[in-house]
Amino acid sequence: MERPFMPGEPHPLDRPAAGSITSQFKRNQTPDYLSGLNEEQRDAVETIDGPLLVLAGAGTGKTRVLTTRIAHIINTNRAWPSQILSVTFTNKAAREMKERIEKLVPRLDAMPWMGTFHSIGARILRQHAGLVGLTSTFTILDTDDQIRLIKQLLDAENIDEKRWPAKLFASMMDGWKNKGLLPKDVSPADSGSYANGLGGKLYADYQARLKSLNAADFGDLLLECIRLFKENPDVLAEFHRKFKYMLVDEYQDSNVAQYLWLRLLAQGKPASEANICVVGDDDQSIYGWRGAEVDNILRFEKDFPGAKVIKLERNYRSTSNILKAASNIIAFNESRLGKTLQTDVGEKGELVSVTQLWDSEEEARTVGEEIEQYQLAGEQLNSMAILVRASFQMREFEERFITLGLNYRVIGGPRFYERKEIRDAIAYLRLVAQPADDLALDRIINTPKRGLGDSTVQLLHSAARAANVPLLSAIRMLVETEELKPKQRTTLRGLVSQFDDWAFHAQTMRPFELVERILEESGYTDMLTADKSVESEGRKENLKELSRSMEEFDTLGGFLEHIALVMDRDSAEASDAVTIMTLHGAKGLEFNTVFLPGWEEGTFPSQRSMDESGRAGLEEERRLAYVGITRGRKRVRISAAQNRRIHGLWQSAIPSRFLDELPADAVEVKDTGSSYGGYGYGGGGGAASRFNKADPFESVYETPGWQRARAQQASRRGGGPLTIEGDLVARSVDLGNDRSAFAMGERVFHLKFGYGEIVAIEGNKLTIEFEKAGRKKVLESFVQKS
DNA sequence: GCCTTGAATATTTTT
DNA sequence: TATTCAAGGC
Repeated sequence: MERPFMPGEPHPLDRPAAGSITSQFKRNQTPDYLSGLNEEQRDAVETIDGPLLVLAGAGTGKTRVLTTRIAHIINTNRAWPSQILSVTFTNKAAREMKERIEKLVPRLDAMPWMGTFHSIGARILRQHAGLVGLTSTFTILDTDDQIRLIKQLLDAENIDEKRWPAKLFASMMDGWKNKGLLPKDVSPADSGSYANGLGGKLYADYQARLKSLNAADFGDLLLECIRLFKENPDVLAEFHRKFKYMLVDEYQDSNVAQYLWLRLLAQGKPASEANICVVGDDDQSIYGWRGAEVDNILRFEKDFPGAKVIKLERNYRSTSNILKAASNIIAFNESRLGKTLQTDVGEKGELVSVTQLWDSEEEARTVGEEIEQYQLAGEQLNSMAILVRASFQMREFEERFITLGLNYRVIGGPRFYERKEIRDAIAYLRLVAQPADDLALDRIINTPKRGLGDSTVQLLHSAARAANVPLLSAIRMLVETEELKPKQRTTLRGLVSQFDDWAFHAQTMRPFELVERILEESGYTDMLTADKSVESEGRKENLKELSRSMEEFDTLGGFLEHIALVMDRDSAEASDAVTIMTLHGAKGLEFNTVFLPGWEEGTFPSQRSMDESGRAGLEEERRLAYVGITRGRKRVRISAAQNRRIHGLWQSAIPSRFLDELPADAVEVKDTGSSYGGYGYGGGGGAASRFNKADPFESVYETPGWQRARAQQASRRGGGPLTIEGDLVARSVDLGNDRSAFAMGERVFHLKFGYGEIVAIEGNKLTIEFEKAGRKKVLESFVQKS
């Protein structure tokens, strides 16, 4: 502890964060921030050197351990703040961490590298963009852009989108990227499972296209980073020198790519000495369907031999009945490291209630009534939440609460930045910031309507493709020729000059002023004014909200980075309201009272999850149940409906198998006269099901999906060495001075105007005397020798 | 080039 | 049931 600080090779920008805390240590006192921790927590904070795995159950103070640990490293002068890398999965977690550290570290003069995997990946990539075929201003594409891009590729390959949906390919590719696979690493089997074997080729094409758009998708932020590290050992070494301590939150949710990324960064030292600390809970791994590998946390000790393992099992959140219910359910899972939560709350508290109801409407009604009762008894609506498995379940609660006049808040609906008008506005901004962003141009080229329809846009695209330049450059060239109809030519010329104008002003204007100007001058606002539909007013409001939210940004690039990576809707309103959200969305939160409706076979556990991933899927659903229950501090109310309307049709449902996995002595089964009789809940909770007549345990385990999942597990992680692909290198975009491949007097063919003879050549533009169409100026790339 | 209609389709979604 | 989409009509 008293070991002198060894500066190693400090980053030139770093200055020591000397402070009074250091002197506290010299006097051998325990600083305040350590004294409130329990034994295990303190151990986790003070075990600074070497690999450390912290298994932190729900509600055991994991964030506190992480932040205190960072503060401790800084306060004891083990490293400068900027030599610490701390990775989280959500921006929210990152923000929270920053705030706490600011409180714990006096005179903090620099921030550690804290952020999500993706934002840190982006930061690294922007620094070294040239090495992966991008420029530092590259655009980050979202899912919507990805789909549109894929559709273009499918179109080019003449693949029937009906038969091979773009979305399917997007998720396949996402899966590959999550596994750290470059196009050349994709197995023939995987490649073959899309569009008759074109999968791999499409992936390669897609990546090449991203480079020409100077863009990266979410997966690339990690994948390209990995490639960067592997291909440039000097760059990697620089980060090895830089990051002395690494911390990872929610490690159970990391995927293979993230794992590889971390492992590369940790390679500066022998594995047994790596200063890497991962914190997680295998029982809360609920993102397997997004590529998360629980395996990462299960094998940490193998990856980092000699790793210290600390379990945090003291729960400070829930009553013992709630913990008992949660522990009992999760114990039915087989693949887990095994922890048992002990309550520190010290009360048994209320029993977990289970209610069966006739249908989902009655369920919503009952929940509403209970909420009102609790409210009358003095509970805040803010302290209550309804956690559903799937968002379609939310509607009935919303409807009911509206009629009751009960204040509620839905978390996780369509996000602000995903609204059409917002995306349109952002597309304009993106294009200003990055003129090669064809996807953005595609989006707004005819929004508002400018009379540029499919055929014109097609023409522009083929010109761009032929000349191998971005769309906007192609337009610049085409407006100088006569291939476009005069009307379109004028329109496009105007549009191009508008963009030039905006780009000029972008250098001096604040982003929020710029967006207002663009919306005005582009006619977007007028379009909304002219639109008499109900939504248009709301859209205008949203755009105002957008410009308001931009006020805090000084640069356009900064704003665009923010919306690409930090797509969260913070607006946690001050008003008192019940929260309605999905179980996934609730991870990391807590409420006094938690309602868990819809515990029916098929809904929860979700049928699809079990069909697709078999036993692993079922176990993940069970972890979801565990997460749900452990959100409750004082009260957990589970319910199941016997009939539920799915896609408009009433379907009868049998109670969830998870109900049978609850411990009888922590649960009270409520009878609501209206549920039909016949379900004996034979008090003692023996082997016989209290809720189901039929044995629910069969069937799931044999699905083919399960075997597929297993096979994938086995074949994972097969990445060979990474190399630059020739076609990934950015191409030169400034054309125009190339010598023409054509000669005066040459006879040529043009798709639209037919045959003709060249009468003049200037740069890449040709003037041709056509046999039928007369004299026209056209682009060289549209002409073939005949 | 724009608008209407009919068919298709429907989890979870940190980034 | 509600929403989203692509093809065909104007």
